[in-house]
Amino acid sequence: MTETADIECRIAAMFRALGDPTRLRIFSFLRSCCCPVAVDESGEVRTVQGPTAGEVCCSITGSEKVSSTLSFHLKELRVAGLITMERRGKNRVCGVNTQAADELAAFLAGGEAPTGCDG
Amino acid sequence: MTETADIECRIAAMFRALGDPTRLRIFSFLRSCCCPVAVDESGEVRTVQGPTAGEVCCSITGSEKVSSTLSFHLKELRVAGLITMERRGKNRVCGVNTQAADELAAFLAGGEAPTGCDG
DNA sequence: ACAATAGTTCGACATTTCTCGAACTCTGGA
DNA sequence: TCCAGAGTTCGAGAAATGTCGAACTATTGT
Repeated sequence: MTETADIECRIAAMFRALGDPTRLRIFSFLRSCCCPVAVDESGEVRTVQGPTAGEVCCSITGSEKVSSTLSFHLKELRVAGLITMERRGKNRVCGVNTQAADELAAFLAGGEAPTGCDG
Repeated sequence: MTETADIECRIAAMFRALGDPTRLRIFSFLRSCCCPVAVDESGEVRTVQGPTAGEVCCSITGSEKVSSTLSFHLKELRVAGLITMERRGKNRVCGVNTQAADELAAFLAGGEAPTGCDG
């Protein structure tokens, strides 16, 4: 029960992260802009390629400078587990975590019922 | 562009509604407890059967009385379009709007990219 | 070492959200 | 008509969230 509650909280956190228009646009952009993510042999999620934080910012806000606000939203998405970020030189390259997106889609599709009526 | 922004906002609103643990539990419970929803010939969404607000409350909070808090959360879900509520005598019967859930699942599955890089 | 670039973190502030209790509405029954 | 039951709405207060600018960190190039 505590476990399912944890799962539920994690899922709620992901939904919450997508619940802000700016973050949803970031997520959409990241996915639409060909940012594949590979899963390592060790299970580690690694970004293969993708736009930099600056490019995301440019697309979302029009500004070329990464604002603290955009950085904040990227962090929210990252902490929720929806996107990945990895240093590449001076930049930070972003990608979506497709596993997380799949997990949410599966939840919505009704595959699982995290908690039940038996409290 | 304004249209896609609207769609995005509507989707973000649905995600936001599911982003609260209490509401996610309500949504889960509603779906797990056999609450089919039918779509009328006129396109109207009608609840066929489902638990009352009181039963939802009992399942979520353990209390039999529908608190103002639960009523608040039910309203959030309803306004977001994720659930339906319909009067049945003294009670209000709830059901999930599966179309909305499907829409979110489709979004996550990557079928559509509401907004693009061309801002 | 120094400057420039790319992004993050911090502090502050306004806004929103969540929760609670009290008052209210709407319905059905005596 | 009056009362009880089932939810909703309202007002207030605490907590979380989003935004901004300034200071900070990390990396590259000279």
